[in-house]
Amino acid sequence: MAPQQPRSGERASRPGIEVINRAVDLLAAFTQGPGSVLTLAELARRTGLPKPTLHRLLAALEVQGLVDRTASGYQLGIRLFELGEHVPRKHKLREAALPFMQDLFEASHDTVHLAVLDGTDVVYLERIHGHRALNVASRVGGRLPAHCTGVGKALLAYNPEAALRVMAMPLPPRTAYTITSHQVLAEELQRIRQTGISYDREENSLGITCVAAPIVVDGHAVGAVSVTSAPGSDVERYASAVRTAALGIRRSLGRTPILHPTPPRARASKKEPT
Amino acid sequence: MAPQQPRSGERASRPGIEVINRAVDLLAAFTQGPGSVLTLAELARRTGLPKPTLHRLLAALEVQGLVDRTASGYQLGIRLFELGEHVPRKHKLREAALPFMQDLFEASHDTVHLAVLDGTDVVYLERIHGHRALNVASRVGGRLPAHCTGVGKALLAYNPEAALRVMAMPLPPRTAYTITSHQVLAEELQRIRQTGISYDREENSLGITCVAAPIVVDGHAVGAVSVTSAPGSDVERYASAVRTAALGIRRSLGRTPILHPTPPRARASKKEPT
DNA sequence: GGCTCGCGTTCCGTCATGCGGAACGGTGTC
DNA sequence: GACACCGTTCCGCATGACGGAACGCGAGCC
Repeated sequence: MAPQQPRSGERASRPGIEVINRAVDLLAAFTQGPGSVLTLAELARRTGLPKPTLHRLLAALEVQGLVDRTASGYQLGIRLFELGEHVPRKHKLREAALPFMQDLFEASHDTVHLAVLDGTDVVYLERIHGHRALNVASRVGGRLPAHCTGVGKALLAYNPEAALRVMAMPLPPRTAYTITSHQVLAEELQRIRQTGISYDREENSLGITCVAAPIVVDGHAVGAVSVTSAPGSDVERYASAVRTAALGIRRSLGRTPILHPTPPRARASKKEPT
Repeated sequence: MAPQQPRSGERASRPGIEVINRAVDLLAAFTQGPGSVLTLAELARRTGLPKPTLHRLLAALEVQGLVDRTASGYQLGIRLFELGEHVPRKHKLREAALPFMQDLFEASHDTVHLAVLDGTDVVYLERIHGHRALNVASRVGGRLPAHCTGVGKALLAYNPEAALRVMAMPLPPRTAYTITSHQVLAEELQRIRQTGISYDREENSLGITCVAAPIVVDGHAVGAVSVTSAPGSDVERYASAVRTAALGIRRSLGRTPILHPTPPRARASKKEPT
């Protein structure tokens, strides 16, 4: 009787090795939606995979420590964390940035962020805070659209390619203050290039403002730092401290190369213009 | 002519799905040995897999963002980091611990660690430090034998099962001060249980001493914090601060359940005694 | 120039291996 | 007792991963 409709429409021919795609989908399922301990049935619902298949996959992942079994279900395993910490774009940047982030924290006692760009999103690499932390939307390893965050705009200002991609897509509002016009965003990026400072005035989340500065290497932002605070307190106060921190991080990176993924096109021809 | 010898001897029947085992081996290869950008040929050497196979695997992993291609080779991708940050044992504990770790840092301006136990090893979840950081062997996402670190001994003291496993294995020395006798280690653990404090006096690395305290929930350590400093300065100074921080973290965890992987044996019968 | 070495890449015939519907045992619920 | 939902096992099928062989390329060497 089964209409047999492929759950997500594209059963046929996804690029890559199907087992691996499924395994990663499975791991990603833990990050979507609430709860961190999931039953096999719940995973079946989230991924659309048949239960025997999931059972087999989970057993294989458990052997490798990427998934743990607990009395009440499965959860992501510590081995996955270990691997994730060896990602060079995270590790090198964080190592260089942390001391400066600590300085910012001691000066402000507010939440301090470190982020990089991935596509048109911002991915948070680090986030330090004290006991009284504002209820920020970000989390380490989390992702937010670049156009509505302080770090995101700082990164876009020094990543023309990514900026173009953002300019080519709609800018969904997240609050009443989110920049939704490409024109306005372009002007904003221009202003950031002039001052070296980027602000987020409740553009992503009400009650949250940020000062951010890009970490610029060879005219290209490899990351950005920010200090977050409540709208009342004037964030401008930390502007120069954040900018100085970004410069310090830049210097501390020294000649550590932070390679960015090669865009698919530019690969065959090895002409690095820079 | 090919002798066809299976590279690592156990070609036949490794548990789990072979593609997945290989893929994880491949990812793990990036964490073994120096360098973070590896060529296909280098990966072939490290994993013992044939080049076409690797090529296919890498392409699949790249589609998922677990691996990036750069002009000079492959590196682990930011997506892997994202997944790793959703590991609950890391995330929940870190979130609760960070403010207290900041307190410790501000008080000492030394390196502050947060770690959990995995088997007979310690895995570092977090490590904060300032500009002048001692040259510590640890790194976030890194692994060290439990018996020769401050956090490790603190964790063992409140994990009888893991302690037993350590007692059943040889204790390789890492410095002249490493505890290599089971008898001595048992006494040390006993002392830790009495005082709630664990010391590492250059047992893992010369020039490095630590004070550590376990984060104990229901008589079971779910993690440990430590402050590291140079042998000259008396570490005892921070003993009570570290202990207090551990208690604070414990309280802050509240009723957040931190589930530990179910030991293989205890799974079928669902009798959780606690 | 030509030669060689090591690199990444493509092809393609083979067959191991992942697949998943069906069926089963256990537990909690109405 | 019937039902619903869970996790688990079985097993025949064919798909999709496998890897030896061969190729194009650039760097280094003579």
